[in-house]
Amino acid sequence: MKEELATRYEPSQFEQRIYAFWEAGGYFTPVVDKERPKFSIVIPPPNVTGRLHIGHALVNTLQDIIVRWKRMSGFNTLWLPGTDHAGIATQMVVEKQLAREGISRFDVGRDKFVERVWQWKEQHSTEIKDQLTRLGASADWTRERFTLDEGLSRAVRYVFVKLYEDGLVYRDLAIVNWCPQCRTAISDVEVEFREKNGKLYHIKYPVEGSDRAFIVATTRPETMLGDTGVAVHPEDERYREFIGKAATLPIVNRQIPIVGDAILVDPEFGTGVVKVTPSHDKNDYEAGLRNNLPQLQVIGEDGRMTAAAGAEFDGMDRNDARKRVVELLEQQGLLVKVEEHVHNVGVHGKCDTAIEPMVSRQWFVKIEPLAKPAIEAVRNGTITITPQSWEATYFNWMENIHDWTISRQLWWGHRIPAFHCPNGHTTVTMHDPATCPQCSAPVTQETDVLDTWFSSGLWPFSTLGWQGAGSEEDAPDYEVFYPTDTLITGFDILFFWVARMIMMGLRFTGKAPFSQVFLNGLVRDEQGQKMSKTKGNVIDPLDVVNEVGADALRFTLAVSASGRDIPLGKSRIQGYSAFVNKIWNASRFAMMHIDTELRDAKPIERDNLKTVERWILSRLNATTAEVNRQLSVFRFDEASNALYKFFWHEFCDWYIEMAKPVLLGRHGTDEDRALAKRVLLEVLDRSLRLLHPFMPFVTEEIWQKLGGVEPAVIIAPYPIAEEVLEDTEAERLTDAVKAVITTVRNVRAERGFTPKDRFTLYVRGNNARESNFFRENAYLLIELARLDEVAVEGEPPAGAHHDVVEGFHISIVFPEKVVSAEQLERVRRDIEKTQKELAAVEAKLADERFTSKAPPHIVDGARAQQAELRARLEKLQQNQ
RNA sequence: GCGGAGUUAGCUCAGCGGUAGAGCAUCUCGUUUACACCGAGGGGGUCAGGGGUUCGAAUCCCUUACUCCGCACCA
Repeated sequence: MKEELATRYEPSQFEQRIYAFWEAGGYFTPVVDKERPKFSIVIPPPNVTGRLHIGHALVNTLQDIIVRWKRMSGFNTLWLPGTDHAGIATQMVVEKQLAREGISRFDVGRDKFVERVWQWKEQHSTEIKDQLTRLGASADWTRERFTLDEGLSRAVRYVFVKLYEDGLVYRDLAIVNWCPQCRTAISDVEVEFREKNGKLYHIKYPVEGSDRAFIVATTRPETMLGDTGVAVHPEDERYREFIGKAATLPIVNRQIPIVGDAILVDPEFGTGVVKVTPSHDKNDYEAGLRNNLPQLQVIGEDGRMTAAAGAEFDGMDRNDARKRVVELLEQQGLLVKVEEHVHNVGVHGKCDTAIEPMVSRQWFVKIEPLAKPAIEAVRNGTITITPQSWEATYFNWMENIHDWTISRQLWWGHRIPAFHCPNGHTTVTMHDPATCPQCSAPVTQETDVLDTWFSSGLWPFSTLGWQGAGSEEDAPDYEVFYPTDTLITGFDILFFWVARMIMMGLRFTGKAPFSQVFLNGLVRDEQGQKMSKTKGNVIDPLDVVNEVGADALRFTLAVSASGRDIPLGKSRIQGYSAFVNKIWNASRFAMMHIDTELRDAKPIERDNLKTVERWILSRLNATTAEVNRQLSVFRFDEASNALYKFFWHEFCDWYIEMAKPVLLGRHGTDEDRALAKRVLLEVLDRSLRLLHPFMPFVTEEIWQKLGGVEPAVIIAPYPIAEEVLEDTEAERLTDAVKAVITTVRNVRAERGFTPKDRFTLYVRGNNARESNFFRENAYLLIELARLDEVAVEGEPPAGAHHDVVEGFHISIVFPEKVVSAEQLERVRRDIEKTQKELAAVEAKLADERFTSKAPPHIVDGARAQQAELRARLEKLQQNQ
């Protein structure tokens, strides 16, 4: 070896150096070659001005594992990184900044404001890259994209125009979710429901020309100012006679019609009478249209009451108005009762402000024609979603989808390419018109921008240089890398993003944008609580990287990622950092003995291998198969766990210890030693390659020193299982050796001997071959079980401890017979347990239904077990 | 209300038809020359309750209870 590893594992000493080495080597950048098998994946673009949290660390680690695995497996691999302009979120950040200066965006004006957001973006745009770099993300930074880039903006405009021309984008007056805080419309998926304790107010509405009064209930009394009707069920005997008459709206004393509406009113619920506020409630809006009730907007875009609410209320905050309305109703004796009431209040997810349903002119996407093929693509397996249970959620949502509100009254985003003229003509084109094409009047551009998710929906192809359906000008990247293969993202954006990419991809490229979706769970704290700043349980991934290195964090995330939520605590990460340390130290040990560079290493001659060497290669091979299999079905936990178990508990705990006698010259010939070194190199090399996707830094740092043919492990071939390495015989015999050693250690402790006390062990093979095996490998038992001598034949003396282990009879001869009450108790318990097991097996075998109906191999297994238990019992009884 | 997931060792979870597992925690022993971020070993579970299918159920079906997550939402 040219170089040795540092004595201590200190990730900070090499992680950043290694990343720079990869980037300089161009390993993240694939070639543009249609002939080569490719693998491509696009990053879920984080907010450009954001800071990565632990959820980002998870989703990007998982992507990187797949990406590195595919790259090493020979695919021409592209991981395309980038960021999202994140309309509302980013605009809010800059608005807050302005607020600190005591001004609002309206003070600076649209152009200046947008300029400022761009400045902010430029200042922060390298942060995301820096953070992903620290995690080891092997993304192709030469292809980094931003949703407001020229190319992406062009794609956005193309799609909008095309959808408009196809009649799938339309502008209409409708009731939408309005955020009074952000002063914009938002889509249905952006509304989150929070359970809140509220009150249910029961109010009297006197019936015109009668001494009766209807009692209606509402959680929002202030909206009554906008009531334009009262509805009852048309079949309701109690109220049928009043339909067509009018009620008097309290406070404002307006006459409002009483209508019959079977859809809005459930006669079984409450009083069976409903107040109708078409301008401020979705259901009432529909009912209003059905019954020709006028719309009266009493709450404005700013959440304050309008003039239409009456002079007293004009300009009053909607919450204050509620109190005042209740006060007035009480005074007039029209408030019947107030009940405590738990209900769900819709709030804007971004700012937590209660949503105000409001009638407003917005742009929409007619979604059903897009949803149908998107449902079909998942239904017929063109796209698979893992974990599969999410498919039900996907179908449920897609089948009940409503038109998508895409216009936002914001300034930061893709401005809608629609141009209005004073004569009411609207023009939607790829190129800005100078004048109205219909009447030549001057035009002004639509002020609204598009929902951020409109542009993210195009991400898999807009980022690759797509130019429009069937265009000749599509970039080579698009030709080579589209459609992408896998999408890895959080389940929380299944509707926001994944569903929309599927719809847009199918519509505009004719292909599903990816074939596999893996949805990862939410990272929670150790107690399963959501991480939040207020709870103070947030784990910052960069802090962790600084403390224990990226590899430990990555491995912890991988080993926890089964698709469900992940409980993550510092202690857990600490635990896996011990594993990284273990790899480091095992590698140090191996490299002290290895004296051949990997590139000069001769192929291993299997015929010369010892049993334990065939065993470790067989186990490594099984692990290789397992890792590849589990990664292909996104079981990151199973894949990483298989590696953990193999490397630590098979390679380190057993194989290295078993190889030491030979490596250190206590046993065997020079040829044996050379072969042991060769096997050590083989196992280390393959293990590092297998581990590389999970812990790229430490494996690269170590592998570099092995002198491989390839310049870096990042592009070394990923191991695949080879049948020739499988060796069940070696596994069976080595398992027996391990079990015998364990038993000796066990009995030694139970009998109160110290590790320094040495014994003679009798072990008998069941045939000459096996006896010979124990004779040849006696040194393993002697070294690892700390024995004096191993006898393969002859009768053990009386008073020895007898047992049957993995089918082999053993006897441990103590220097003196030590019998304490405690030991006898153990022996008794052992016998009792064995008797119980034997009784269970014999009962089973005595049952004719079992022996006749169970498959033969199970019955045979039970018979073998019976034989072994009988033999063991007999031996154990001799210990008494 | 509809849909989904879960309930297994003190904690976090795996196993999903053939003898209950892992990691962490805990206890005991050990200064073995790769590693004390270590090694060896022990203790600890009627697999939420009830029913069914089966020769056999933690595993499949039904049911009850509780927890979590979507979606919808009744004024």
